Amino acid sequence: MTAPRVRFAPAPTGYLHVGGARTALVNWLFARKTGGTFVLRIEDTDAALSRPALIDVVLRTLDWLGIGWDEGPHRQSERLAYYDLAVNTLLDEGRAYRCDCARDDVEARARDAGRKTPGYDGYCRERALPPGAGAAVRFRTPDEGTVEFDDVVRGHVSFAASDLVDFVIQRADGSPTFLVANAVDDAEMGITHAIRGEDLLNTVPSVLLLMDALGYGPPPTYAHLPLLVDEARKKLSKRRHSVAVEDYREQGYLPEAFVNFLATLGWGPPDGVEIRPLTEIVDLFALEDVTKAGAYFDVKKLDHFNGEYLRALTPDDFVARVTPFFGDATWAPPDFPDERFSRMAPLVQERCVTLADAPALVDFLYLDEPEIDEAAWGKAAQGQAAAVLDDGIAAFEGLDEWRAEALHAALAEVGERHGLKLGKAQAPVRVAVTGRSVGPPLFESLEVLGQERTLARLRAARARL
RNA sequence: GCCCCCAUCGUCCAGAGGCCUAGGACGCCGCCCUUUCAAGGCGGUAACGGGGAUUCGAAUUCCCCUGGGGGCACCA
Repeated sequence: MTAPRVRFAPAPTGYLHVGGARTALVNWLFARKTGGTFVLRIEDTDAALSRPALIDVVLRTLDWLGIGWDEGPHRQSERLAYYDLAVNTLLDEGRAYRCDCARDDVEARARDAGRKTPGYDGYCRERALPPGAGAAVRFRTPDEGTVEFDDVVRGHVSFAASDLVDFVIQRADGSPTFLVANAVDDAEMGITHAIRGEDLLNTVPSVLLLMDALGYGPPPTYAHLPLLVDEARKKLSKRRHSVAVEDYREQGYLPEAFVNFLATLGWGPPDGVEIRPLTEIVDLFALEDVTKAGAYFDVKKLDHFNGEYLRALTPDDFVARVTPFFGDATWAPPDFPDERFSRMAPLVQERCVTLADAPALVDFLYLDEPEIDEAAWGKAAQGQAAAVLDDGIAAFEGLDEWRAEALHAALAEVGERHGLKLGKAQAPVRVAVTGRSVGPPLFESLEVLGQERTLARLRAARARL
């Protein structure tokens, strides 16, 4: 058997849809696993989609995900001659015909005829419209028979030819539609396996018919992946969710975590170990094992994956990768990541779900005054807060070594004096110094903040009581 | 409406006739650890949509129903 050739063929809509990323990943896995070639093809036969900026987004995002292609990107907008040739051939052979029906007319006829099925009725089949402007070209679909194929994940699929309408293969402006471009390219590019989303399943018969009419050899083997759905089991939509991979990057997800998570949708490793390097997934992956039912894109689970990957990073790597997420922080110093952050980084790393969580964990180190969360302060200021702050200030003033251990011991002693556990005793101190009730371990935070600033904040808080 | 596809815990995946008292993971709920929060440890909750058929035996095979999804553009 010759080496497989697969393709990822996105329409450049301005962002990479997570479902598209999943499709790309599966194609990539299959290619790597089988020693095949992964072709990238941009489906931009629609002029509105054929813009370099839109295409760049796709390329950059695939790159970010670590999904590299072996060939391409081919652009359908640059291959128009092939499609023209195919359309003309079909026209010459009577397999296609011109049609100038307006959409409204088609609909009106369907209504008048009382047909329940909307769609084109073959009105222009025998009109033999001459070449010229204003007419689209439609493919003459068979009136009877069935179109069947074996899908790697779906199994045997069968369509009645009578259910197929005469679809448009060339628009009135002369541009080809997806269906011809798809048939021609898959054939011309020697694609052996067409792996894509289930939403394209019922375009297969049209493409198969086209390939046959054009005299191409055996069609590719199809594999239709289950759709990614939301909590209501609907296809992920741009309106309601973050569907752009770019959004997840901005939200601080790591590409390796994201890709690993994507691989577990519609497929699972035989040993049940889900979090693992892509290289292992390549070894374990099999197209035949892909699930048929829609898969819910569960961000909670993605979070878990991301946390695991985040904590597994070396400290240096973590700092390097989290740094861009401080770009929007006006308080971040020019030399960021500075020494203060480096000292805090391991503690921050333990507590992040995404990289974007980091700034809020250390902002108090850089702000002149911490931003006090009123609700948190309200709680912390109750009870013996005044006494704890007074004694805490006194104890911290007397420290000759400003180190976490010493601070810990000092505040623990203050707490004991007032019958408070350390957890209780540290509450007012934490809010006073960091502005929040939760955050990295307190004494390490104070150590890095420094004696002077810590005391100033404690005094300010005491004054506020 | 028509066509196609799908159906195991809330969710993702195991399960390819007896190994299932249905397994793992995320979530959720407890408990432990603890300097808050996380992380970590331990335990728990929770599913084969319904009905027939085949079989000694069905989550696993077949049929029907129900439910869900996708598609029916001069988008892809």
